[in-house]
Amino acid sequence: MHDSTTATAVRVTVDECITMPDGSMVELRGWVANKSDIGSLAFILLRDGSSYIQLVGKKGVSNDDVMKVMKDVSIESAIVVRGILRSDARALNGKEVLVKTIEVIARAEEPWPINKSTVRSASFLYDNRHLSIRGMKSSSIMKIRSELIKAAFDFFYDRGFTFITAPSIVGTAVEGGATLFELEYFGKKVYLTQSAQFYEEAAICSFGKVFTMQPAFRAEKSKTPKHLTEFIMIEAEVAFNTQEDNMRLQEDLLAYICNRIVEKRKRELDILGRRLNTVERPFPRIKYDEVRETAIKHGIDFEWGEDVPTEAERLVSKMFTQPFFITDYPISARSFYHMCREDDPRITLSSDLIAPEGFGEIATGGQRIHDYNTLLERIRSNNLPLESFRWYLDLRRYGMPPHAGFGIGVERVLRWVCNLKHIRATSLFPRTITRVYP
RNA sequence: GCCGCCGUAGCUCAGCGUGGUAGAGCGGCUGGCUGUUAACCAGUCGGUCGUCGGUUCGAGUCCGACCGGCGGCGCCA
Repeated sequence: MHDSTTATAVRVTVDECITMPDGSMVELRGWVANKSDIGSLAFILLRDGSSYIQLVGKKGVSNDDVMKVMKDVSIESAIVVRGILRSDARALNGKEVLVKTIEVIARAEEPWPINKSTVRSASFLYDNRHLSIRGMKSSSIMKIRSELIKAAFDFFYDRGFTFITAPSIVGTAVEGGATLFELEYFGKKVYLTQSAQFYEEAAICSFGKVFTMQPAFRAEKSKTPKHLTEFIMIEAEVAFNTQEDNMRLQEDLLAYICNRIVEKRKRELDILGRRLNTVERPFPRIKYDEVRETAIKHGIDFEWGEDVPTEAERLVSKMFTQPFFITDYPISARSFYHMCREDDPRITLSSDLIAPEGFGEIATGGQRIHDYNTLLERIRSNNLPLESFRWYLDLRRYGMPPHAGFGIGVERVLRWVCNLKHIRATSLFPRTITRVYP
């Protein structure tokens, strides 16, 4: 199907196309996101990954072959079209392309399984995630995710951090043993990593400042809207940093990420109906004791020393419109490697970073024990297998300075940024306690 | 690991209390329409009621076990 007038067509993306002047002859490649034909009119909504644009065919204006193909083409078929760009108030975003030639490159079978009825079923959409990710909403979330990840890399590289990767296959747990995925490794039992932290602690004596961004695995049987069994964690560790430095680094990172998304991904946020504001620093800080007092005032009671229950965390989270820190956690609510305050050995130098509006915890950080004997004592009093932590302890024998770090969950941040009910929407192919397909 | 709820058409659900051979809306398909956007109009197809067993003349409906899913808690990023 060739037409001499289309010979000069310039191949562009929809994004580029939209900025061109009316009358431009363009070639677009993409998929039929939607179509409707009304008697002698044929409409196709074209998606090419950059954006959407309406294609139009008119009997008497477009030739008969073009009209036939436009009416027959199935939803989600891959096509190449050439046509004339023009403004029309009736089209999406006020622009459309009058089709001159159309070629079906890969015809999709009919019917396309996702329609306005099946879209009401979350489990259907996740069972068909390999198809449903083509949708406007899920692709917007993924574009924001991509921006978030780039912003994080830019942030750390600009500040002289070295990017490292840690093994996903590990011999021992970082924290408790119950939350590990076990697998067989040449006749030995090994585990999928929960955190890169210990490896980062080794690396700081080589690089000073390091960060990672890689999958972490948790076998927690957590059926909640904020848990995935596999997720991406950004972790940073810095030699000579105090907990104060550590919190400043976290708020700088999160503010940088949020402000970048607000600036660059307005369109995607609009599609999601999310009004996200830029983030101000410093973030508010409240102490564990204050959280507990507030919770008790609202009838949520818990013992001093227990971790903050979800209900209390949500209550406090809803009181803020900006991310904030909870600090000064009791040692009983924290892992063995946390350093304690000099003036109060019951309190750790650690924090949780909490997203507002009820979303809750997105990061945890703290200053680590750098003294050999203190760490040894802590491993023993927690009844942990000394042999497993030999190398971790060994680091403290060879010039380990005070240091601090944190881990921030990419999907947790994204869930808040996009205002999503469930964290599974933040992952292209989410892994939850009940889902490993597709 | 604990508590609660739900499995009936492709999807969302009604029917179950008082047992008597299955319903709606949406979607799909076919046709119509010169401005569609969650189109509209007409027609049409569509179900071993999660599985197995029990009670009964008869079970979608009552009982039991199992399987699957959802919501919440604990734990966490």
